[in-house]
Amino acid sequence: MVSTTPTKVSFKAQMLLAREDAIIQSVNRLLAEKGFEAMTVDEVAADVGIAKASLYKHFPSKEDLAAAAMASVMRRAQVFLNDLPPDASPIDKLRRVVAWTMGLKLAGEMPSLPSQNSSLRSALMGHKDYMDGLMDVSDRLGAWIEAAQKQGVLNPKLPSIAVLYTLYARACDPVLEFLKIGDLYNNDEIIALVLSTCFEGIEAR
Amino acid sequence: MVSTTPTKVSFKAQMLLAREDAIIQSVNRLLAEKGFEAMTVDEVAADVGIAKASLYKHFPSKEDLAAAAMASVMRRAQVFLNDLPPDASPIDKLRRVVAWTMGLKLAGEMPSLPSQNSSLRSALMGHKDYMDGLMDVSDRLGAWIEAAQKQGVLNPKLPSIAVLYTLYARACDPVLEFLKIGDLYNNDEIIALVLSTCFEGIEAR
DNA sequence: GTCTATAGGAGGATAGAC
DNA sequence: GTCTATCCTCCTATAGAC
Repeated sequence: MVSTTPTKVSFKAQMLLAREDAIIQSVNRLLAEKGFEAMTVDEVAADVGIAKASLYKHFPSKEDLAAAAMASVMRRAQVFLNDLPPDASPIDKLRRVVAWTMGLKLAGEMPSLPSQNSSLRSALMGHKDYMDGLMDVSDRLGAWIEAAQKQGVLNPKLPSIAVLYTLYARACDPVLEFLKIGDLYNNDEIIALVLSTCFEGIEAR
Repeated sequence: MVSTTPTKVSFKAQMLLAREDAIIQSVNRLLAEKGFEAMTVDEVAADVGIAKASLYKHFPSKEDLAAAAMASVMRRAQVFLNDLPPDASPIDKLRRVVAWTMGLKLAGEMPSLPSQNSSLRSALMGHKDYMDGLMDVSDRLGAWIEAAQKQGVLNPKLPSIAVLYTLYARACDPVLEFLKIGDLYNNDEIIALVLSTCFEGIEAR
């Protein structure tokens, strides 16, 4: 009997995590589809297949749901950064990361949050996992940006922070969905187009 | 008595238009500040200084309020296009237009609408003034884009529609507000920075 | 921790007097 | 056309039984 107790606890804990993962996955998809305001907690509960009150046992508020989804995306980003080929050049890594985020967005897996909502902002800022991930990702991207600028392949006159923001903004670029609606290009072509306008600009070279 | 009637009618009509202009101005500002979902009709009424029921005599729904605000911005854009120096080159005109829209955004006069909301979309599509303005502006920008591509100063490999979307997207670029929050650059510097990344890209030239 | 049922409140829209 | 007062729907969050 001594051995069964920890096994049962571990099993229960695993089920719990699995359920929370399912919740986060639903939130992620709904956030990408409809945005934060339009997504309702009832929808999330229905999508996961549990009662709304049960949701609130796992996450104390709608804002926390969104923050957990963002933290999840941030973890995926960290994994992606880790898996980049170490011998790739800094600018090549940057291009791959941006292409990856645009792929997520086009696949409907990139949650889109309003940057104005204050209760949401504080929930995000108070979420340690998310903030740690954001800082880590920003540091690594920032290092590549400055390295690429020193190499002279990225415009050294641009403040690195402006470049970082520009890259982040591709994750919520409305151009992606507009081109997708137009139905003239497939996802890979759209990504190539926006990647080109981002890195090379729209002026001729 | 024959002459007084039309005078009174004209006066009343003028007051009506003035009030509707005031409403649209408030809506414009609130949309820029908080976005469509967070803006409440009560707020608009309070800001204008009239009762909410009176608002609904002028505009049948919240969506129509937003559509009227967008139509107003579109008219301003048409005026701006008309006032551009006729001897400027196409690409120069494009740069000036984009800089103007970013200035509006930084000044808090560019309404930001969620591109997903369906009831809002149909209200916009059903608003003749707005749609006519949008088509006119798109046609003129599109002509300049293709002229600049023929001149070889804009990348001819990019589909002109993708360039058009890219320019439109600068009106709601989150990079603008992030740089503004950072407080390291003034509005003119921010506009110059984003204009540079947009036209020349982030890669070195 | 899961459920059903409901509190509590915000917000879009309208009734009806003037 | 303007007001006050109100309706009614939707949504976040919680109570309380199991």
